Amino acid sequence: MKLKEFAKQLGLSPTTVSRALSGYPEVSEVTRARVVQEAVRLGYRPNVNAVRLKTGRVGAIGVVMGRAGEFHFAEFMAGMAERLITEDTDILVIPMADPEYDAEMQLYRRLAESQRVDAIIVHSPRPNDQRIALLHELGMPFLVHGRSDIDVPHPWLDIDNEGAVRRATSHLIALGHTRIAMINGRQGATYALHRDIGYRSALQSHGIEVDPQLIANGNFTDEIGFRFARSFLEQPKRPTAFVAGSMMTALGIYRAARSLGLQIGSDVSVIAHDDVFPYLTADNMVPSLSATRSSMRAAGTRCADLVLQLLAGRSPTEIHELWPVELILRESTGPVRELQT
Amino acid sequence: MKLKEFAKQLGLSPTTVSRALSGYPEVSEVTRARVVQEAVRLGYRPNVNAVRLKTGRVGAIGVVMGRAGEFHFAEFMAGMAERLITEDTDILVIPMADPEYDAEMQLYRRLAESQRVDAIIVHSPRPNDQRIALLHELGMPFLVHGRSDIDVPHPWLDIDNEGAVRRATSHLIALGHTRIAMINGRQGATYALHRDIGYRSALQSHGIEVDPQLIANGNFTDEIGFRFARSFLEQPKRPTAFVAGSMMTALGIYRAARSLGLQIGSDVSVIAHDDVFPYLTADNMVPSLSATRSSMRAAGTRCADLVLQLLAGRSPTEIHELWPVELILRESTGPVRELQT
DNA sequence: AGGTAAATTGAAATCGGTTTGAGAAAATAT
DNA sequence: ATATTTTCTCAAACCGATTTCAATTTACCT
Repeated sequence: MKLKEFAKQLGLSPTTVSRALSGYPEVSEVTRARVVQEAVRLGYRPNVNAVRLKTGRVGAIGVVMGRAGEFHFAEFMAGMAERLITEDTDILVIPMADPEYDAEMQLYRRLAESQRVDAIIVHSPRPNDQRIALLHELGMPFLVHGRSDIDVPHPWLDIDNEGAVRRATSHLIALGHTRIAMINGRQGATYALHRDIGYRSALQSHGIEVDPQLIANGNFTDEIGFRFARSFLEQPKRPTAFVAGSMMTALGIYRAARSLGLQIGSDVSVIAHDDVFPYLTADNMVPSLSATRSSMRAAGTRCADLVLQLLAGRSPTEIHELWPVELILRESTGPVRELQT
Repeated sequence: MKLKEFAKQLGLSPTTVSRALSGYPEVSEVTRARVVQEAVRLGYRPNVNAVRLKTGRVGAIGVVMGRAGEFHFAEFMAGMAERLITEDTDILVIPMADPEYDAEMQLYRRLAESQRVDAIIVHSPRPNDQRIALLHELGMPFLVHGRSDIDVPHPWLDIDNEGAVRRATSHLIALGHTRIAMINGRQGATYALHRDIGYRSALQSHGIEVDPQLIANGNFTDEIGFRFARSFLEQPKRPTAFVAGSMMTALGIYRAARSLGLQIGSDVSVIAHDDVFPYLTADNMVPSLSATRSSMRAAGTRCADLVLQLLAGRSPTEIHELWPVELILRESTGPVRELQT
């Protein structure tokens, strides 16, 4: 059923029908009601691609998916979906080829110029992130999930990684820990940097020297958690506490500690960051995991919301949202208890 | 840069340019080469939405994301992405509102009629899945990831869930286990049914009676694994082995066993299904987890491939791919050792 | 050279809508 | 009753490509 045909059936012109359906004020309420009702009855729906071509609006938000296929991603998207379900807006997932710099920039450029999306969400930004500069320059609406130090105004939503880790670390210090290891995310992303800063600032403000031997970076996997935790714990001056970047990392740390006969919560304390997953909860781990918590899903929902606002005309420069992070103490943290090696 | 403008710069008609770029044979190689080269130099790219409108082809595959935001999903999509990266095809993620039947059918109908995607991938089909009937009826190309018993021809890719679980269960029986619990996925999906069949057939062919008290269904979460495992293990005649639907479920079972002081691999054997995640590997668990393994990512890649073939004209009725599942034995399985309660 | 076949090229129609600018009808003001 | 404003409707232009059909050029034969 095409517009022309449909209009003819109603005895109206295509113009009037189009206006009636798009809510323009020039059409009387009586007519509009009739048009809407008949559209439902006869099953008329405007051809999306014709509308897209004509209006330039696509009704889609682009999200670039890193090669790694992180488990966070699904949660974030589920969150976005929650918000977009009522809207007439799709989520377009753009796969990223290889992590080479040029290819990445190329991808974003092409995406921005391709008219396939109305806006883009940029993930895991780096301190000096050229993607942001590029999108800004191209005039493509975008929202950064995370932050960047780059000298280009950009709307962002981020969680207070620095504060979260500072509090986590400070709490461990308050429990008497001085050798606190940090298993952070991959180097390069701003969030990893912020967490690093939070960690260092907590140590320094308590006069504890930072030991580079106790800092590691890597993907958020069980494997990474295990490997680093194990190697740290085998050092002569082993750490008595860990700050970890993710639940998976924490699983690895638990495993490493167990494998060495160490008790989590007494011999070794652990605080990890929990993005809140439906399938793996910090409270259920044994012992239950103390965590800095912030829902990835909620972030997705809010990001979708902000993007919609952006597209509705809200100024990008005024969108800066920093979410506080809860610190939830459970059984995996306890007072220090020094052990002889 | 528009086609008209670009063509003028080249001193050619839009027709010729369009043909050159789309690889039509009517244009000489010399001209084509020049056009392609200049297109790159001047940065001309056809407007996607004009092409979509004109050709009716969208260049997008739709995937409906369930509300649950399962962790499998990201892996599957990453796999799809791997295949589609070279193609000019997007992945459109369609959020599913609430799992009410009507809403779901409505969603698929609208999606199919909306011209936003060229094909749809249907997940977690049910034995009698009306979505399949609908899509078939509407003539929308689709591929089922999983299978359905519905009396409508449909192209599918599935893993041999029945065989996998049968082998897993048989292996446990061979080790002497007779009280084998099954923590399956949510009831309703075909894969859960197939696993159930595999489980029962293994027991029956060894003359072991099926005990409904040892069968549970639920989401693939640590929580579900723990709760059911715990309650099973607290029964007077506790099971000595578990067959589990996912790695997360296995984590829960491990936890439950530990909490009761039982040793995995000796007191209790566990085999779970492993979809192969980069962030959590069966081999790394302690003790390492025996698993039926099949890569979700590979399935995504292949599904994308099959959809492309479908769109290229391959007959849907001839696409039926059943993947065998590896059974990988590790430390979590061992000979039965009956304990007194 | 002249005629035919083959290889190129282009003008114009088309995809299915939105929106501008203008006209007709109805309502209000003078 | 006429002029003016307001409300509603429409014809036609346009978005930016693809593709049909016809025309032109080049290549090949005799």
